[in-house]
Amino acid sequence: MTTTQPRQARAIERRELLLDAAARVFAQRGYADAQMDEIAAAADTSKGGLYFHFPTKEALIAAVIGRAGDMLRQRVTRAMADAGSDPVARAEAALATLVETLTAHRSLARALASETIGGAAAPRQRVAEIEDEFVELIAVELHRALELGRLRRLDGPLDPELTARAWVGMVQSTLAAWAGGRVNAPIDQIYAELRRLLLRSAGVPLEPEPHAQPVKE
Amino acid sequence: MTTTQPRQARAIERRELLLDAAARVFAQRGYADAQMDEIAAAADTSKGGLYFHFPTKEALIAAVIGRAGDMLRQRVTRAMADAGSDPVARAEAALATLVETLTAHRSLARALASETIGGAAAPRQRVAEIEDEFVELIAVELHRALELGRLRRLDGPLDPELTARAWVGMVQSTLAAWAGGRVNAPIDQIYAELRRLLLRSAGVPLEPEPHAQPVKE
DNA sequence: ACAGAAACCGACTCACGCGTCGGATTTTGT
DNA sequence: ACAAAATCCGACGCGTGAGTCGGTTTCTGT
Repeated sequence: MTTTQPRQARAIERRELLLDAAARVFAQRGYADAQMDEIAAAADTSKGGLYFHFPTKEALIAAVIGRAGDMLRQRVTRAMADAGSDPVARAEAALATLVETLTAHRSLARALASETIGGAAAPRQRVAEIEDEFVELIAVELHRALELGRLRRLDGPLDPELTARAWVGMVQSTLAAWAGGRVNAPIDQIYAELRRLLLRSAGVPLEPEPHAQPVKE
Repeated sequence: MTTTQPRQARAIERRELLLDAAARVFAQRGYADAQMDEIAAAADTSKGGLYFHFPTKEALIAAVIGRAGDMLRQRVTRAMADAGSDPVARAEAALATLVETLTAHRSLARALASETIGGAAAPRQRVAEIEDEFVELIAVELHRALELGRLRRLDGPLDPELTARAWVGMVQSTLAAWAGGRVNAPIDQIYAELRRLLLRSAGVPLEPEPHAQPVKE
């Protein structure tokens, strides 16, 4: 999905290293401010070497974002599958995996913390697409939960689409703040609080403790 | 707060016009991509004219963000004051005003939809500060609500700080998606849904309809 | 060991866009 | 009406950083 893949194993490996370095630099300098020279240096190589693997800065950005999205998607969908068929459990698994993965790789969190002005149009849109993907993922579960009557519907209708979007925004933006060092609470507490907020907001009768374990790798 | 203010009324007016144009352009091109020439053109003036009022692009960005923050702060704090002393009502007023104001001026919404990589460090941080301000505003109300026992505490402790942050992120990110045309629902519905989610997530026993009116101007 | 290919290097080019500046134009005061 | 100040204009200068390219090193197969 990301782009073309050179067949040589070494090349792929190298490419991955370059992406790692790029992600790090992008995360702390922003797509616009980061310079190709800088990224090359961060990967212990030269601009020429970098350009051998990526034809353009834009392509590099796209690759970084794309890989981040791929990784998240892969983990989250797996966790959801492992969680069985109960929609609430699946949604919880998705949340746990998201938190787990994003906190494990801060640069990932920041790469996807876009959703903004500030950056060029292209990366913005790419990130938005990924976000929409997750919104849809959650919306589906919400839908099923509604049908199965797993949610106490206290009042109004609860639009699954909107709710899912709000959830994703909530998680993403809280984690972004955390990644930016603007939240002092430890990640476990953040996770617990988010979980509570999400479940409660959807009217899930809540049980004592999360039984969906974050995915270990 | 924004910077120095030329004493001539005309100059202030002009400055305001320039800020409007800049906000528009920034909103749709991003801080990095927008060029000074473009902004000047959008304001029916020239680069020289623009630079007469703002010494630098960075200063212009800061001014745009600053003004957006000032405006929001002013409206929200007023609405909260008007809402009386009940913390839940105050929080609702804050939400309603936020939604109202941001939807009325999309460029505002996008100017503050930063919170991201993609842009340079400076604007990113400035926006983060404004966001933190609002988080604090809400956190205070949550605190009081807790003390007053206005919240059914269903389970865990409910950290006001984290909850406030999650709320703000939720609202901001949903509205950003709306402003970007990625949500089809009408704004009224979005508002209603957000309100429900927020109240429910905090364990507020909910009454039929919002009584906090969005501030009209 | 040797050729050919793949991967890498870094000095250089060049477009782009911020900021300048001398001068035009408009406003304000008398 | 006249001058001085304020405001505006847009061609230019100049640094910056993306992308190029000829040359060098490292790999691969025989």
